[in-house]
Amino acid sequence: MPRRKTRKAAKPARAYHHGDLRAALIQAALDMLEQDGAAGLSLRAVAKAVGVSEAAPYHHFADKEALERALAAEGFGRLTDRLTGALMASAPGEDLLRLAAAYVGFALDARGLFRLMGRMPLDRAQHDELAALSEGTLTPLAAAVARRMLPWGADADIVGFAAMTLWTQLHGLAEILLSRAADQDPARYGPRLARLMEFFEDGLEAATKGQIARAE
Amino acid sequence: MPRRKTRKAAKPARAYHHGDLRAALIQAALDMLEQDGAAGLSLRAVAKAVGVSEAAPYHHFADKEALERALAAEGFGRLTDRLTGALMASAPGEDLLRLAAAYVGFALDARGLFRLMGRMPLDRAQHDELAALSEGTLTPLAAAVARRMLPWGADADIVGFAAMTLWTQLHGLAEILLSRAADQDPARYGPRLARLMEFFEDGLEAATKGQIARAE
DNA sequence: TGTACATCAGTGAACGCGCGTTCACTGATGTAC
DNA sequence: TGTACATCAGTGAACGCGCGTTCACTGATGTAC
Repeated sequence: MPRRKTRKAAKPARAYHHGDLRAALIQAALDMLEQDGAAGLSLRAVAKAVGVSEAAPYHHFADKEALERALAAEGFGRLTDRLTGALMASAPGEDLLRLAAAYVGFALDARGLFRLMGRMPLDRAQHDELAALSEGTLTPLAAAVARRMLPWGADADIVGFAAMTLWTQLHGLAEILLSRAADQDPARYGPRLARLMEFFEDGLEAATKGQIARAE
Repeated sequence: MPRRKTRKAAKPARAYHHGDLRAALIQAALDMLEQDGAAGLSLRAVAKAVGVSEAAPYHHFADKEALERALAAEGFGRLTDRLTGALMASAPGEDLLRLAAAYVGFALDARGLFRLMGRMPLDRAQHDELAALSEGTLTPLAAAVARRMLPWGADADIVGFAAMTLWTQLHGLAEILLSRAADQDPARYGPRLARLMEFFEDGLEAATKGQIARAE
């Protein structure tokens, strides 16, 4: 094969119109979030990563915050899917542990995205869609908790409250693990997670009955 | 009293040497943290707020991160003090609720600082001092929990674990409240907090006994 | 099928900004003699 | 008590940077006739 003069690699026929720039920007931003952390995200860098001009993203997102909202929405969706998947895949009795592992696993696998989600305002009034997505997270947790609690006579209110409790518990643990690199090895946090869920489960019946008693 | 020509207010005899610039910078930074949020903190703006040149802070902090570490250290100290105070001030039986209110109250009163603390890396290896301060937070929680659990035969390991559980629970709740402006009215979160602590307390005995049983 | 044209997703250059950090310097302070 | 000097906490100007956003524009696409 004859040597050719060096030349620019044949352009991959980059079309003037991208095709699906919006999706490409989101994907690139998700990648950068894990590389550089939630604080380092910049619209310009995202555009550059996709190979598009600095102004192009503004045809798809009104401003930087709009991109962040889209990222957070994607994140809440992924987290909910992961929890739902974990619930589906669990044998009876291990569902709480699997859910906990899924929640913490998500936070550690997608640190940047998780942190971004955590700092988005989530008010029903102004950020309705995002708030709804964030609450979607509760559904699989509530399902697992309900399965155990309904036989004891818990109503929807009490189940909802217990699910919130589980949520805040897992969320706090995930946040704290994120601050401590040394604890992020599954071999380290795994046993702790198991112990935490045992603790939660052990207390659940007494706590539920306490709630029922006070509600009467 | 005769009118004088307008003139610059007599300079407050600003000394060339500030006196305690380090402390003044920290105080100004704490103020700005609550005004502009943890993301908006800038060394230049802090210097300006104190009325000092942009370069002056570098005589007291090696770089921006050093200031942030100092702020976080201050924050962990304040949180620990607040928890300890709450514990001291509680009548028997209400200590867990008072601790919970103190933790959440701190997060909401010092949102910016709390968020800053939450994103500092806290590894024993590299950030020893900060890590130790952060763990100091656990002491009052462990004290309250121990008071209840020791009579049931719990050892230090189990008490420590229960304290961690309480901590992650409160931390998660605080983080979640911070995302939702509507929930930050004490009239709203107060009852929820009370219910959460009832739930926790109700479950505590059974959970502890479960831990003891498994440890044997 | 061919042409005119509206639409829209891109470009490239620029605006103005605030940032962290460094540099040579200067004024104030405290200490040794 | 007075003077020389080392020390150190400040100053002010500048470096280089990346950021969000806007603007007039241009190329590609699809549609009406």
